[in-house]
Amino acid sequence: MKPTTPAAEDYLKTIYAHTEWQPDPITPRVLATRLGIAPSSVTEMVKKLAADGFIAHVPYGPLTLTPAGRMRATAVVRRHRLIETWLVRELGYTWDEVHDEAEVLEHAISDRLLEAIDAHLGHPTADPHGDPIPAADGSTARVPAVLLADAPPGHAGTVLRVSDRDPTILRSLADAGIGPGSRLAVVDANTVRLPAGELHPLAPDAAGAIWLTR
Amino acid sequence: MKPTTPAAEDYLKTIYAHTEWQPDPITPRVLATRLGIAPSSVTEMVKKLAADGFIAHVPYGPLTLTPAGRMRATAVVRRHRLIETWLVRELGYTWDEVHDEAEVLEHAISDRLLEAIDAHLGHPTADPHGDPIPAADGSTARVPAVLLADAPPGHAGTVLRVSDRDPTILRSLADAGIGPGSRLAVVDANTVRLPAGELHPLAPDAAGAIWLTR
DNA sequence: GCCAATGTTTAGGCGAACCGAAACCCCCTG
DNA sequence: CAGGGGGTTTCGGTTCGCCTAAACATTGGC
Ligand SMILES: [Fe+2]
Ligand SMILES: [Fe+2]
Ligand SMILES: [Fe+2]
Ligand SMILES: [Fe+2]
Repeated sequence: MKPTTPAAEDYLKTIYAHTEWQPDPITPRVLATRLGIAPSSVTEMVKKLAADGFIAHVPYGPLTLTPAGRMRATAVVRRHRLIETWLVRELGYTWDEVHDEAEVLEHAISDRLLEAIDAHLGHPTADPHGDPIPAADGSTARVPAVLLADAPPGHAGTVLRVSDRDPTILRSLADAGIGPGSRLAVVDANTVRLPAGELHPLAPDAAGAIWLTR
Repeated sequence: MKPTTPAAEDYLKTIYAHTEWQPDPITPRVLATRLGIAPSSVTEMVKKLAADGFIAHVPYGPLTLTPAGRMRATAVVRRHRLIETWLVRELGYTWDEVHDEAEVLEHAISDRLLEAIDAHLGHPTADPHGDPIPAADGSTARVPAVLLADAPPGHAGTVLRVSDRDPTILRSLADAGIGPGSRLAVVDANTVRLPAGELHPLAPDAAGAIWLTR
């Protein structure tokens, strides 16, 4: 369908990301905050994206992706996560350093290069933060997960995913050896128990960035 | 000094490229043609680049880079050529496929990623077309060369560099096994003799794209 | 059931990068 | 040395993506 600009792709990606782990649609206000821009700018772009058939929007209502919009969004997410994986596996980046670089490159690489990277990496299914990498057809493996902050004390599980929004949290977790695949048990909202039995205090907000198996 | 936009970087790069192998400064008209834009657009950007101290320009005169401008230009060229080298060496691209991809990525990668790629490749000094890769300080190895079209019949030399502007020429040369390092002798403007002794007809314009040792 | 807070949209504007048309300058030709 | 033609610049205009300020719609508290 219609081509998309880097700015439009970031809108679609952010709308998609909001429903990736929680199903309620995003509002213009939240979208503006996430993108770091003024609400009026969102209104404007939303008008274009709706006219191009990528989102559905009734005035003063929430924003939902059309099938075409979801396809575009997952394509951008696929690029972002493959690039992050490539930076960590091939070029010595740590998982707290890759997000900003991927944010730019996701709009710059060709389909040809994307598929070359994918093949080079052996078609990975998750990025360094545990986020699933959508397939080229837009399909995404989805695993039931619970946010650590929402898990009851005593809940034990495996780390599925850590949000890459705050590099500080990523660094503190890496220092503790915690990452996707780590086993841990919830003690309270700010403390977890590691497999060795030791208690580990979490950085502020870290509980809101870690997803565990149910 | 001042930051540069992708568009400005392409102006600087193109001004630099014009003098890389021939020393006469470029004119606005030629620059507009090379960039595929209208002359009036060049006037406008030239004003900004001159105000920012990257080029020297007297009205109705040619365009020359200041030291700061040359530094920026070589930095972009370095990115471009390292990316081309990486695409060929690591990701299975052929030398006729890399230019357009590099044209975009040269404006998108961070310094961090640039240096990681450089290290990953072992600090190469030439790209797949034989173009020298400027060092991080802007210095460039320069080898005396002669354009095949300008070489007298009978001149024998090694291919130093092939312009990547026309992918068709690159493909036809690759089919004939000709690339940087190949030995050949000039028969006439459209024919060369290969080491095995056989005559090889050149594609139209290929003689204007191949540089030989003196 | 009214009204103010909150969220959304409209209106007007800005900088970047481009365009075509028209004015202008330079210099070569006759 | 007077034109005239080709290159250059100026001028007004466009699109994109953002902004602020002000108008406006929705909704929930009283
Ligand atoms: Fe990321
Ligand atoms: Fe992005
Ligand atoms: Fe190139
Ligand atoms: Fe470029």
